[in-house]
Amino acid sequence: MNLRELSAQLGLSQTTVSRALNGFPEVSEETRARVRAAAELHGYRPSAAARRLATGQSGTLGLVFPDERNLLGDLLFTEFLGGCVEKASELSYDITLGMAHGSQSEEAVYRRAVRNARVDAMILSSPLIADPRPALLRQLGMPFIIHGRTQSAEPFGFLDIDNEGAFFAAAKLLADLGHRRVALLNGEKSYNFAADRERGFRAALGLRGIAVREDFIPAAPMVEQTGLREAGRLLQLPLAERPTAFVCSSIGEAQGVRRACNAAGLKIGRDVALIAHDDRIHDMGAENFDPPLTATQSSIGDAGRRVVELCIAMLQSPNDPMPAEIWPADLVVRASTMPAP
Amino acid sequence: MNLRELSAQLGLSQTTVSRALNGFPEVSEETRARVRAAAELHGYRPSAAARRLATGQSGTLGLVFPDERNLLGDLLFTEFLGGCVEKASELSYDITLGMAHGSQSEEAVYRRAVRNARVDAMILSSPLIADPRPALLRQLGMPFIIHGRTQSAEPFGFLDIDNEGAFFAAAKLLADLGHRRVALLNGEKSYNFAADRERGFRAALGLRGIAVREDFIPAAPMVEQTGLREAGRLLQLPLAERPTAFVCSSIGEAQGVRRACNAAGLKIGRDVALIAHDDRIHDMGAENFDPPLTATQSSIGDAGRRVVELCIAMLQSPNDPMPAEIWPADLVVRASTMPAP
DNA sequence: TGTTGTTTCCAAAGCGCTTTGAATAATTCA
DNA sequence: TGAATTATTCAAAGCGCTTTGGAAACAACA
Repeated sequence: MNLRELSAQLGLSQTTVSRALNGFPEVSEETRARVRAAAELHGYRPSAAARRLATGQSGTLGLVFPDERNLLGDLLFTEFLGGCVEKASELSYDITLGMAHGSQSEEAVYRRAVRNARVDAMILSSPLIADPRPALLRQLGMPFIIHGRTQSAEPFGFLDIDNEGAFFAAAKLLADLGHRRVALLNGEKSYNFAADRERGFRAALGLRGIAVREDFIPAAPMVEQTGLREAGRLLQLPLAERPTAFVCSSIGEAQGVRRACNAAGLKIGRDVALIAHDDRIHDMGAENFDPPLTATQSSIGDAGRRVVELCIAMLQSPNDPMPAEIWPADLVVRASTMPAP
Repeated sequence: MNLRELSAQLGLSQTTVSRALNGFPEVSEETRARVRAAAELHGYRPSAAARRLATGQSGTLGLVFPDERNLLGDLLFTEFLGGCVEKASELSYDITLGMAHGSQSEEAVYRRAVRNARVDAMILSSPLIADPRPALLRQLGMPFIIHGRTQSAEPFGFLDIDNEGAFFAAAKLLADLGHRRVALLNGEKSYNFAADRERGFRAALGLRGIAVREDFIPAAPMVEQTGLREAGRLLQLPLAERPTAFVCSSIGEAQGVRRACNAAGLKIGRDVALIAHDDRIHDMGAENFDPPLTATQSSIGDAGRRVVELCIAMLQSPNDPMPAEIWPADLVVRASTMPAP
């Protein structure tokens, strides 16, 4: 059943039926009710393709798989994506995915998505400090929103968590517990969130007059392997030099740190303090860590939901100021932190 | 630049230009070349929306987030999804995702996707033994393909791996190494793949005259936690009763088994034999296990790529027999298996 | 020569919706 | 009461593509 048939049934014009269904004011409530009932009765569903053609809007948001694929990154992306999809479907939007394949560069993926005009806007995740995508998309005329932030000169809408504040709080807690040798196992330096976290970390220690050893801040993918390797390395330092506390950018890394501690016969929460950022991924909550983990936490799934809301709002009111939302990440103290030995 | 403008530029009709670009035979090669050159020159891209409306095809495949979300399930889904997206974008198809939200049932998600006619076909993953989706989609007239299989009476196209054969081979290897007490840590019984694996496992042991203890075949989500718990339980049995070998449905579970063995002071590859199925997920290859893990392996990412190919082929030749591809899963022997003590 | 095929191209009719510009009916105002 | 508003409804023109049913040009055949 299409619009023409439905309006014929009702003895109304397509205009009126279309407007009745889309909530336009210039149609009487009585007619609207009649139209709605008939639409319901006949199971009428407007054709998405026809609407797209007529309006020039696709009702679709695009997201591109990060090109750095690893275990934890995939989990974070999936959790974020799940949030996006959930909210999008609630708001009758679709999410479509892009991905570089073979020799195709990431830029080509974005170009392709834009040229084909299949999406109304794109959601950028995992932004780099110097990320080429905002400039590219602006030049191509494609609206976008960033989950995170970047140093781009372009204006952009974004939703981010307060990484700097969170890691400031974490480092400050450790300093206040008397820890003087604190390591930061961070993500790759090129990511904006990693830079923010490092800045917060350094600021807190600086505030307490603690010098930061550069080799205490290695940067590598946020996987367990990294935690194991780097913590293992640091724990081999002489007793008076080795860190008494670790801050990790992910719970995966924290698991690696725990394994390194186990191997060194050290116990977390007794011999070594540990704080990690907790993105609230399924089955990886800091509260289930052994021991329960002190963590800065913020749900990346919630962020996905909110990003989609903001993005759609942006599309619907292009003249409103761009969204710029920064969520605090609470520091939840659990059993993995204790005063310095 | 749209088709009308382009054909005006060329002094040709829209028909001819459209046909030239879409490779129809009734246009001379000379004209085709001229059209292609002009299209390239002006950066002409056909409007996806217009094409969709005209053809009734959306050029989009749908995939729905599994409703069971857990760490390993997410990783498997993401890896599969990544493969789908990669191949789809190569073939100029889009992938859009659906997801149940709030009170909306999974069935409602499929209904919605179909009604809105936004996808040409759906890809079903993680099928249950008795899965309601094939019947639902057939009734709704939506083409689909299954990654995996199901016992549905409906005919369906699918790509699956030979789970039964793989686990037959794994169990047979262990039996031939002299193991008489072998446990199977499988996924939830309602999944078809889990049933297939159990069947293969039982068949191999039966062939060697080994009775299977029911409590040696627990079913639970394929996460590390399950492996830890179930292996921990089984390893507490008296020495003469406890399993000397484990077969796991995932490397995640195998990690749990390793932790349980560590806790019991047992070493894998020396005291306990271990085989797992390896879906070739990033950073979780069986070869990186400690010790390197004997595994049945098959890339779930490759499966995603192939499923998309098959699905698109199905759409393009609806009268061809439905795809029914079964991939063998090689048993690769590494250091985690040894003769029974 | 006329007839039959081939090859190459085209005009025009959709696909199903939104939206503009007008017309008609109902209401209000002076 | 007639004119001016306001509230409803409509006809028709797109949106940009595909595809049907011919037509024109040319070659091949008898």
